[in-house]
Parts: sequence; structure tokens; C-alpha cells
Amino acid sequence: MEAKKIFHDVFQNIEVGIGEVSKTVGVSQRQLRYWEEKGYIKPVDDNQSGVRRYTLSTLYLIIFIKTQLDQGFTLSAAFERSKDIKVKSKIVRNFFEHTFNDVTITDADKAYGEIDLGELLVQDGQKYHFKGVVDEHGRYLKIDK
DNA sequence: GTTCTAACA
DNA sequence: TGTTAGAA
Repeated sequence: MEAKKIFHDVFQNIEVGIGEVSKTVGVSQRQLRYWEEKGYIKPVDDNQSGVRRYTLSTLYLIIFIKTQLDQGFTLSAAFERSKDIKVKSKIVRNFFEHTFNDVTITDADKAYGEIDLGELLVQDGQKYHFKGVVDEHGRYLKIDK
């Protein structure tokens, strides 16, 4: 089986109970049930037990909402932001999966490097390489011949 | 001991 | 949202 699919299956099958989520994330069980009632989060539906279990992706959503709440946003605003982030993440992931060919490490300890974003063909027939650079100056774009 | 629903401070 | 009661 393809590694990507295995990861997806494993990721999707990891579940956590409401007690553990509550203790770990710092959100009360009451809140979790309320958020569910509001339609913001959804426990895995297959069990007949009536006991709530959350997938990892739901856990991440819960953590995101909690973080937004701590920063002063309302619950509904936090949820709207989560939808926004979800779409943006998907776009960014898609872009990078299909564009960067290689990452060159320039400093492993500081996590500095150059991301080759692909070739750029200009009118004069010259080929350039578009690079995303992360170093002591921050992050910026660079064009190499 | 944990989780659930419902109700009330 | 917190808390509590009574049941699973």
C-alpha cells in the first residue's frame, strides 16, 4: 500500500475520548458537547454506545478553536477562522506539492535552507530558478540563473 | 472510574 | 459555561 494512504488511514483511525481531550487541551467536556450541539465539531459517528470519540483532525480543530478563544475571539469567529485556515492550508499544500523540486539545507541547526520553486522561462530564452530562501535575513524570494 | 443527558446556579 | 444529579 502506498505510504501516503497508509498514513491517511492511520491518521483517520486514531481516536481520543472526551475526557482525554478535555484534560489535554484544556477545554471542558461541557464546552465540547456545546460545540457539537452548535455544529462546530463532530464525534465519530459509527459507535452505538453514545460515548463520544474524536478523530485526530477533530482534535486539531478543537485545539485551533481553543487557541482562538484564548486570543479573544468568539466561538463563532473561531470556527469561521478554522474554515478559512482549512481552505488556505489546502491551497498551500497543493501549491508546494506540485511546484518545489528540492530543498537545500544551508544550516541544519538553524533550519535555514533554499526551496527550489521551479524554473522560470523569460522572453530572452534564459532559464531562471525561482527560489524561496530562509536564512538569517528572514524569508524571501530569489531568482538564480 | 468515566461519560451521558438534563436542568439550574 | 460551570456544576450537579442520577443513570448507563
